[in-house]
Amino acid sequence: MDAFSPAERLAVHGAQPMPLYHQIFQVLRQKIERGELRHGEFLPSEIVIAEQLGVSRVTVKRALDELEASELVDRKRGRGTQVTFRYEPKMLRAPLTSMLESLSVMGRETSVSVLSFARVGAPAHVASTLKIPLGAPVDRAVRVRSNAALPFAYYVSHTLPLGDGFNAKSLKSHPRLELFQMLGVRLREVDQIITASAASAEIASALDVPLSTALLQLTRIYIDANHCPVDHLLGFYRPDRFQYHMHLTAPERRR
Amino acid sequence: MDAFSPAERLAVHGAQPMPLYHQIFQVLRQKIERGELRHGEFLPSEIVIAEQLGVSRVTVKRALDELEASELVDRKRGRGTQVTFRYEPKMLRAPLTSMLESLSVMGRETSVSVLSFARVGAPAHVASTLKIPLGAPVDRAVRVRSNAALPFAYYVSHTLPLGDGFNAKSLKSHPRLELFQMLGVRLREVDQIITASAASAEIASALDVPLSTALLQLTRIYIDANHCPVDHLLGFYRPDRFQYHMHLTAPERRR
DNA sequence: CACTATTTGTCCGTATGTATG
DNA sequence: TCATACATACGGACAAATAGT
Repeated sequence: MDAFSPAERLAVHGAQPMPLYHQIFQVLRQKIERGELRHGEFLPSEIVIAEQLGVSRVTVKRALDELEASELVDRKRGRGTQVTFRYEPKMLRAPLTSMLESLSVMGRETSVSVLSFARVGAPAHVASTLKIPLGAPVDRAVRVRSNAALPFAYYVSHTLPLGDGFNAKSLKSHPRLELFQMLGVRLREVDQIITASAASAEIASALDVPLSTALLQLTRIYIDANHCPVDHLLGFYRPDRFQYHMHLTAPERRR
Repeated sequence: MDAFSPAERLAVHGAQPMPLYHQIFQVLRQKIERGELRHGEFLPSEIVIAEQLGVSRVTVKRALDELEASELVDRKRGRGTQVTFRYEPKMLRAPLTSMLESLSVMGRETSVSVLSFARVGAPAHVASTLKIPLGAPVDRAVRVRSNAALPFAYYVSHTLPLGDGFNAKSLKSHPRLELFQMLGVRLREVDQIITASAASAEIASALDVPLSTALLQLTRIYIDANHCPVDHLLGFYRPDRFQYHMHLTAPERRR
């Protein structure tokens, strides 16, 4: 039985500016981290992999050595290469539907650090969503949220000036939505856009992932009781430590 | 003023088994595709970039040539390197909250092709979510959804056997949810999990993106009126062609 | 018009990394 | 392990096009 799909075989050769051994490493790592190759399972021998992928044995060996260095497999001469990584379904889940629960739940079980806070001129995408002139003053905050000392979310927020109560110090001690409430902002609506993007350099280092890792990206616009957008939040989430969860029930039909 | 953040400077050196010139290419491409470097803007000269990143000029040149080959910039000797890519906010948006609207909207404006259809034994993650024994028979379908001939979604579905009406042919001509209804399945609940993942070889070729591109990933479990899960759907979406959108309104408080 | 500074294009030689048999 | 071939990265040097003085 073949261990590699035709597409995987092609992908390993496709004139990519990346060493062959590392391409093979990536394909195998993905199989292990996704749970396709489970804990305890043996990989095919170096020779078999080399034949199936059409590369030399030395190249495969290097890829497997890299896997071992990443502590995903165990290799022993005469025995083979065995998966040691234990696949487990993801971790933290948050509801996406309700506006405020997430605040209380997340606030208690996770911690936030403020990387930067400053009054800046609104960049284009913020100005247009907040319906203010380009360059109008807004408070920009960059924060990282962690669960048990493991960072999983990176936030960049732009907020209309709310007064002195909204600053780096108060952000460190209070959840943002709580601050909004204390400062007299009555939130009524939220617009959310969900997509994915590759980790940029800053985000990659803040979340402790390799450059260009796939991240869940959420844009959230808070709108107050006067239908004025007051806050633009851009969030990036590590998919292995966080995911959104929703449960929907359809209305019963004519009974 | 510096064109590169400290993090970007570090990211370009981090002992990655990827050619330097390609790392630089990726950083710059990201800046352009995200709209940080706008249409018409000039990049710093090769020498300036080389100094800021601490690499040789030839290496920078290669990265810029790669950008030009990707049709993101225009290069002219004596003039410099100018961005030609026009940044525009994303395209197709779908509501995530309701169960059925998306069907009618998406069904009309997009087309689906069936890549494969077969009765298979349930793999572990499907068996556990559908609450059936490992290896129990299910219908596995792989499909690609396109908008104006541009593929944007890749689906892998596992469905409990519903009878002869559910096959490759009927899938090609009817939306899945319509088939469910025709076959007497009354859907009442949906469980959705949203996350992100890197494009595998198969998915990358089907969606026409490079390997390891960041994709939006959606797991959707359909549950019928008897609270039995009947279908497990795994969807991967190109973030540049599709994103989810939600609008929430908070209940008015004591007035 | 010439002159100059800037910027990209091209070439060389060398050292190191990658991939094969 | 070794020899071979090719890609990557460096620093340097010079040519050619552009824009401004």
